[in-house]
Amino acid sequence: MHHSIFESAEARGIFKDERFLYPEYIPEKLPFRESQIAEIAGSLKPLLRNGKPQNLFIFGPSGTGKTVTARYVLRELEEYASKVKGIYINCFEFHTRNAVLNKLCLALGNAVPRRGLASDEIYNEFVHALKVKNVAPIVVLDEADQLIRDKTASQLLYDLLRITELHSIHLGIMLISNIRDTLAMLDDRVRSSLSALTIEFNQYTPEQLKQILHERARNAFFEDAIEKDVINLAAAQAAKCSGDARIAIESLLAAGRIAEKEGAKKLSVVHLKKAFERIKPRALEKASPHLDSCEKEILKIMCEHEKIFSGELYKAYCSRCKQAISERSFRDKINRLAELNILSVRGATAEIRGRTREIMLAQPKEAIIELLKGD
DNA sequence: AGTCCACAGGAACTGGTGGTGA
DNA sequence: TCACCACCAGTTCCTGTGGACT
Ligand SMILES: Nc1ncnc2c1ncn2[C@@H]1O[C@H](COP(=O)(O)OP(=O)(O)O)[C@@H](O)[C@H]1O
Repeated sequence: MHHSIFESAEARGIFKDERFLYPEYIPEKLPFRESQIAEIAGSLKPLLRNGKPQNLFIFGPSGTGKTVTARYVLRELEEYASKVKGIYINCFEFHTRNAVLNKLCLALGNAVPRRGLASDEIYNEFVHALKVKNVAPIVVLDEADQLIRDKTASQLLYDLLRITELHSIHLGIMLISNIRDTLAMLDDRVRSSLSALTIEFNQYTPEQLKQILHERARNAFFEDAIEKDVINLAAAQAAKCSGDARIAIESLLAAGRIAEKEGAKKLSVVHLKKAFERIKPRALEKASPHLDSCEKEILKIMCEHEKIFSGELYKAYCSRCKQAISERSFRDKINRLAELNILSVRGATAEIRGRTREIMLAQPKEAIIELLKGD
């Protein structure tokens, strides 16, 4: 009998199928999101009979299932009617009018160059592709706050709204954000013609988290390969992190891998606790692929200071960097890191005088150091 | 009250990149 | 091939402002 190196001699392993714990996995059922699913589906349903859909604004804290719910509904609609085409865009990656239009064209199979073309030309290309392909598009702009910071965001939404008016192609727009007043930054006219229906995603309670995890774990692990308290502990940890289901699911996956590596027969709370140490806080997890070298340098400096004033921080940065950016750009970097909830910034109080700002890390230092490893 | 310091942030511009069309 | 144009991150130049010090 041949033994592959992927099988240890006796153990059959812990995972029945670990894919059920992958972040991109979309479950068959989403417990406790039935009403949101119904509301989203109901809003978009008119597309099925060439009608005008209700645009949506979805907000709630991290890990409350906004993304997975949106994808779930898109999948259902696409399966039901092949005309419907869900286009999912993460605005961390595509955060300007041009970049989003580019991605929209790509999604319809019309690759256009990343640079060199005017936005209007890409827009025309997109409209053309829509007509030719005869699809009913639903555009999902996830992490929409990253887009709406940009001055071109209003123009982009105006473009999308105009498609309906000028070409009578109906198009659904779904904006997702964890900030309640994301839309406030939009142009008044665009906001009112968008007239998005707001759907709120609340934090999961510990009890709800437990049930969600049970469901996912049942498919992912062999039934007798997981100690009873593991799920409860994972749920409790997620509850601590403001009800973030992603933390819990990621921890289970990491714990299972640790257990298999150790050759354990059962996944225990010890494995899970080890996994917790490896899980990044959500703000860092989301932002880390999108930080540039300057922002990383700022974080490096911040690891050495409990708190520091803005002017001092810039001086410290200049003394370390050969090619330092200007002080003006530096301020924008600080503001971005603050918006990402990685830095916290306080201005004018009793102790902080003048117009300077006091800057601190908003995330655990250890997690930042971990993130900066490898460069 | 007036002035200055030190910084915030708006607006206009620039330079690198990479298209188009003659 | 070579003007010419668009995008966009970053720069330059600027005005605004809270508090300290006259
Ligand atoms: N009701 C649910 N049932 C099953 N899994 C869920 C549920 N809600 C969230 N999840 C899972 O939690 C993780 C985080 O969800 P996500 O949609 O990314 O949250 P958000 O977009 O709100 O930050 C994903 O892996 C998702 O599959």
